Amino acid sequence: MSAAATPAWPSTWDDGSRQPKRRSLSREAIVEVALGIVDAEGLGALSMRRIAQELNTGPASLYAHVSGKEQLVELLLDRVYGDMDHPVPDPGRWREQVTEYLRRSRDNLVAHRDLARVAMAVNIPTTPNALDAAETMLALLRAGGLSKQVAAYGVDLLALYVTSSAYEMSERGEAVTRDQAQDYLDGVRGFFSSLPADRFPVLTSMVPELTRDEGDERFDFGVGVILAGLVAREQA
Amino acid sequence: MSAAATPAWPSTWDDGSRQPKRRSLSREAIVEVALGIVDAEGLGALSMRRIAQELNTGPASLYAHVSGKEQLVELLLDRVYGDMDHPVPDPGRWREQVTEYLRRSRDNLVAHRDLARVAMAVNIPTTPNALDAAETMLALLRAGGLSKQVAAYGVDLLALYVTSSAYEMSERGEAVTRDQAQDYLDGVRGFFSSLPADRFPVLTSMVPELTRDEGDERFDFGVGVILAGLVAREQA
DNA sequence: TTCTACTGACGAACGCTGTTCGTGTCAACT
DNA sequence: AGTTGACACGAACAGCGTTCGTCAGTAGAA
Repeated sequence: MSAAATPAWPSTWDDGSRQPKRRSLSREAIVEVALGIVDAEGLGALSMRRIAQELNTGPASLYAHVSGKEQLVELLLDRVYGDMDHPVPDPGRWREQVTEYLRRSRDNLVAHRDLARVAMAVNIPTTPNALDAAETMLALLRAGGLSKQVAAYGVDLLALYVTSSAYEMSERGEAVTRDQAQDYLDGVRGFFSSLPADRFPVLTSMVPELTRDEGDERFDFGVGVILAGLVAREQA
Repeated sequence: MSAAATPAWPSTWDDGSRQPKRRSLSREAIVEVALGIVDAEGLGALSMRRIAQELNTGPASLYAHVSGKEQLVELLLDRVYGDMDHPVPDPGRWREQVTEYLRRSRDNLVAHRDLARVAMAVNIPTTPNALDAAETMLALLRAGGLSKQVAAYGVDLLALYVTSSAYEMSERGEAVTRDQAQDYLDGVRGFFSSLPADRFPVLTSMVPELTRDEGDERFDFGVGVILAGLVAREQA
């Protein structure tokens, strides 16, 4: 009376294959389903009940594979870091390599909605793929001739910059269309312009510069500033 | 039959004075109570129910003065920004002024536990006291001779740096004693040292530098890097 | 002064959250 | 063949932000 011997209608076949009933859950499956939810609806929609529902079970079942939601989102973040690949340092091109690697890191985060928010809550990397990223960045900075101490401080600054840039982008990105994102910036511009010039003389004189955001110009500028600052600090 | 005419025992007197019963709530009172909770137990302990309880009422009563928890924490943050005072720009000392102002900003945030976390979720300042801070920073950077565009990008970088530094400090600071904070760093140091040197050659060779955190040295270094980078970018 | 309109206080409830307990059941090892 | 241990899971707990409907007290109009 095996399901293979009696190929009944699809739904029964489905039930038989999807539910060997025992040992069907796994940490990997949970993380994958969770990532799917985040990709589709964002971190706000991620709940233990929702994940369990998507796996046709109850929330309690998840706790055999994951210690809690906190660990789960950490696993999620590391899973995403795992999609990065890592350049071999080329001392002659280290600035370009750093800039490109950071841009890819940011894009990799933004590709999963507001997942960057959990990255902002984690300061020191301890998960495997995050450690790989740190190793890569440190190797690149060292290849650029920075001292150990400057590279150590620098990698923190750069990681922070990438994470928050990604978070900022994801918040803007929740606006469905590109027009809505533009509307948001227009709104900010309008608000700044409406401020009393006598109380905010400097700010109101800089509205175009403050609300400017053209592609990667702003991001690349930030990376350039930090790198230039690190090099300058190196000689001091 | 007024309470003043019949000064009964303290508890009754208390009831009479604390509860003119009508118009007793106010937005300011709510924010102040909320800030007290955050100061005493952190953001995690802040809930509408808890605030209401502290005001001897129910959670529904708060919604007449505040649109929701989101607005409440915004008000909280702005209330804290309001404790800052603002220097008059002195072109000859602009670097020192910026560094000192940022250090004070960080300390002001850290003084209220993990309140910095809500600051990290807000990218563009729109509340009154946050606008004052932005105006101050922009004036200082402009006094330093930075162009409008560089100052505009720079103020974002610096604000981000302050906020995340404060958040990082507050997370460490949840360790009750100074010894526990040191223990945390020792733990990270031990973890990094235990990593396989063949997979993380650069990282494991930099453990002391990565886990170094002596007073304001690290913070000041970051500010110095960004300022030096801004100046360097200015000439480019 | 009397009536009316309105604002704010608030008890109760809704639907949601993360997590734990106890029980049951299957798989594998002795 | 029997025992042990891991895992699935229904039910429940305590808490959350928020909304609804009601009621009291004040303020303005007649």
